[in-house]
Amino acid sequence: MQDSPFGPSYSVLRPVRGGNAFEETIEHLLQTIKLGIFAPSEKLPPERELAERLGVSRATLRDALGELQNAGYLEVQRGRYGGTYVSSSAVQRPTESRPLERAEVEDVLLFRGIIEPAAAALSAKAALTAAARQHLQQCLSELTSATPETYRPRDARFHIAIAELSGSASLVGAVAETRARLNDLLDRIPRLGTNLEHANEQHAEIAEAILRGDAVTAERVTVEHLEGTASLLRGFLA
Amino acid sequence: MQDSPFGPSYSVLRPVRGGNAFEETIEHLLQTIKLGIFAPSEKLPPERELAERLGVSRATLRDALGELQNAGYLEVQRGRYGGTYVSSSAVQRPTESRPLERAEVEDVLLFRGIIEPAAAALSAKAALTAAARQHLQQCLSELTSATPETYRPRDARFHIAIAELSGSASLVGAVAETRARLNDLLDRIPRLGTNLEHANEQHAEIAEAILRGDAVTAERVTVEHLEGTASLLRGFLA
DNA sequence: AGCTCTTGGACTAAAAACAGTCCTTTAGAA
DNA sequence: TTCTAAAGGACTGTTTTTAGTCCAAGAGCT
Repeated sequence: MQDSPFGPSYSVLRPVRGGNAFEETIEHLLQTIKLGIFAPSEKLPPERELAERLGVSRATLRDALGELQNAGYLEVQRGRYGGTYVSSSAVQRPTESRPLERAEVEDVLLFRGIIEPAAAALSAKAALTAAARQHLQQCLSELTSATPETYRPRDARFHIAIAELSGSASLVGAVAETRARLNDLLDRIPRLGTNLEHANEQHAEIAEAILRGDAVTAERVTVEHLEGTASLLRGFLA
Repeated sequence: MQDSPFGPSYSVLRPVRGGNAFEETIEHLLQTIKLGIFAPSEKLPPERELAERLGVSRATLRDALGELQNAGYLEVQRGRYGGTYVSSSAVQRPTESRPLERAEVEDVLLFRGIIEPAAAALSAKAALTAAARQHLQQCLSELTSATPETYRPRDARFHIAIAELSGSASLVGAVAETRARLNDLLDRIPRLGTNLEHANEQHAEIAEAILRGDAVTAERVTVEHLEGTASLLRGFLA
């Protein structure tokens, strides 16, 4: 959409990869931490397994882990039953202050506005196993009891959990990726006192709707829920 | 969603990259050709520019181009005003016959069922420039006059054009990628006599709805339109 | 105390990918 | 005809990434 607006659709001629393996690995790990996929004090898989999962050599993975370690995100214990742990100390945001770009903000909000409500509706329609139901409820209760510090990763985890219930791998990937981009944007604006109570009411309502198979409500409340973050971000575009 | 269904959300611990740069570049170029982004006899950007766009070194790009060249997809002319051209001879599908996997099929259809209708609705709501309107109409007329051989790439091009109108880069990327996955699936089933007339009616209806700003109709017809391909593919799942 | 097994730590040689430079071709302009 | 500039073609040296191997730590078991 940028330079030569139409014609040979240049929007598809984008970079095939996001950077070198080292950078991508750091980025990816940082995302999983910030998204709360691995909660503080939780242990990461062993290096050999993690390297294989990420499709990267162990040497490269170790470079990335080392970087994250001396940036304070990870702690390492050697020996049997040792491993790499997510730092329990609150991960301090380095107050990144690149300015918000309108196009980037709108793109993220728009895409999110499509896939998250769809994920909620689909999950409500899906046949949920007992384990799935329990997983959702656990994510919800962890989120409900979150403090302003722990809120964001648990929020991400909850919304990703919803996508997981839908049973679509693509959807999970899209939601997780979009959340990560959203978090990057949120990192660039001052932290305001979010209305946690209101958000939690909506979260509960969404979870209930999904569990009782009410797709319409699940979708509607999700849309409403997203509007909060959307107007917050748009407010800083000025 | 695969091994350890929930808990530390392993769905996000996926490979950070799809393969080595060489393979990814081939894959990507092949997609743009199969999607009809570059129509037969059309000229690709010069190697230096293309390499930069794809975020890959010229050496790697050239390896990939060479491979595609002696696979018959590309033709090269040296000298000033020369360049790399998409073979005008119909690209013969090598009749790939890996079997369809139910999970893959359902995942693609489901994700597509989310983003394409959303793209149509958004485009209908968007303020379209004259160039944008014309681009859509041109893609439509090219599609309408397509033969069974040229139908699929033009179809992809039309649907990607719709995503482009929405103005969201993420959406364009998602639609293009999903179309490519869909084409891979379609390559694995025998070509049937598609009901081109019916599809073309729907295409025209979608385009009209978008141009007159009727989001509801654009979305509804898109959903109906997708059902054709969906049931075709599902029919081969046995 | 000693053993054992899982895990992080360190090194090497080979392969992949890169940036940079120069050569060759060739249509059109001078 | 000659020159020029834009394109593909080819080579070189460097950096990144990899696979593979071995070492070191250390919790828990015998």
